[in-house]
Amino acid sequence: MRILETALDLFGTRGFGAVSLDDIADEVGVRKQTVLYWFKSRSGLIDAVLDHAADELLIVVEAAIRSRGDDPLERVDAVVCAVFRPVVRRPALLGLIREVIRLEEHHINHLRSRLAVVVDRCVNYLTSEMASGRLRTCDPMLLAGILYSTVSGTGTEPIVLETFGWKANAAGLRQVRRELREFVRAALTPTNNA
Amino acid sequence: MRILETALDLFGTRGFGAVSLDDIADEVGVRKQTVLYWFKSRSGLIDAVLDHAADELLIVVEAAIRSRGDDPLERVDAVVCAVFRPVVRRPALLGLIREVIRLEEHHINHLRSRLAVVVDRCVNYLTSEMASGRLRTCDPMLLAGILYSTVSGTGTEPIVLETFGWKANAAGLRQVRRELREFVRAALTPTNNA
DNA sequence: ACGTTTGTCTACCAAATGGTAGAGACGTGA
DNA sequence: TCACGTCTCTACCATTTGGTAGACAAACGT
Repeated sequence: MRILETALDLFGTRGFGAVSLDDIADEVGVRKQTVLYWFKSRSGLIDAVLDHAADELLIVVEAAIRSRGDDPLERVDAVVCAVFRPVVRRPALLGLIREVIRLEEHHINHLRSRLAVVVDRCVNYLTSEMASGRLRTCDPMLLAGILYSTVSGTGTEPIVLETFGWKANAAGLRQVRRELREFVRAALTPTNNA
Repeated sequence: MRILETALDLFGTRGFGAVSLDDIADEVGVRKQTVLYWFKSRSGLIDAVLDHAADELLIVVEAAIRSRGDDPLERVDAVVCAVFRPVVRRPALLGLIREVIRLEEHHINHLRSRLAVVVDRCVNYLTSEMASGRLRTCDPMLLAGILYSTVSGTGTEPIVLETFGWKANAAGLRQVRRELREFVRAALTPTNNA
């Protein structure tokens, strides 16, 4: 559905508050009432968009979790790359999730429940790998949160990076992804004096 | 000026798009026209708020940069703590900077130029410490950006952390700050097999 | 006592917002 | 052919938005 895709892109890049139904309709090439025909209210559209975004993110992350070998650093690296990929291909996706804080509680809970499965799996995985000493030991729950914030923040704040002198082009993106991966890897490598 | 403080808090917590002049005026206990008397337009108010936020952030960061001893890990740690402090004391501050992407280019540049001094100093410092091998070697510019994204993201997305099972209270804040500091420290420690 | 400046107010306004009601075009099965 | 469901449209509406114009009162120097 083109309306859904367009809404996701606009909400994700400009923020929920800054996008009206008219904006979305114009972009699709249709009247606002057509939007309201398919999604019976703005709130309904937002829920649908969140669902759509969750679907897209889940697919990408699940695939990454399964891929690659046994080494946890490799695996985390794969997930980082997976979450970072939408930054290039679909910048709106992470931006959308980032904007969810601006919504009402029920929207937030809606998205949270959709993502709960992956989140649990990630935390459990980190826990077990820490127990076997293959990752730096710390609070796995908070680590997962910090990791997400790092990847998402790096990906959704090109303006911050530009302030630090970064260039927002294809080469720049590869470069920031490489640095990000090394950063995360360094942060997770066990401090084994063992 | 109470209008300025109130505007900073509201913009920072709800986002620019979601706060009207009426909202600010109501919160202050005054009419919208009084707001427009002091700041001749919405755009003018936003600029003033950005200036105010930059001032506040600069003071905190500059103080942290000067404090503590010679060890770069200690120093970076001090800056991390300094940037994280507003998360507790004035949640709106980092939230505001985060929201700047939603504004027009000239507002962005306005804030950027205000922060340029500290940014440069940080990047130069990281560069020199890497050269002397006391920090993990990487692109100092991108490292600074990633560091900021990590601290800011962790601090401004309590909702993400809550999704990961975190509790948003005083003890939780101390806990996340501790994890964040260890995370950053691990990420910066030189991989010296030297 | 009087003009001026300062700060807040009421009274508006045009534009944009989310949403309702219902008309008209289109295809499809009976 | 006709009734029906599907989809998009025009025509409105009440509310909210940023902003202008100007009245009103207090404070102040003269």
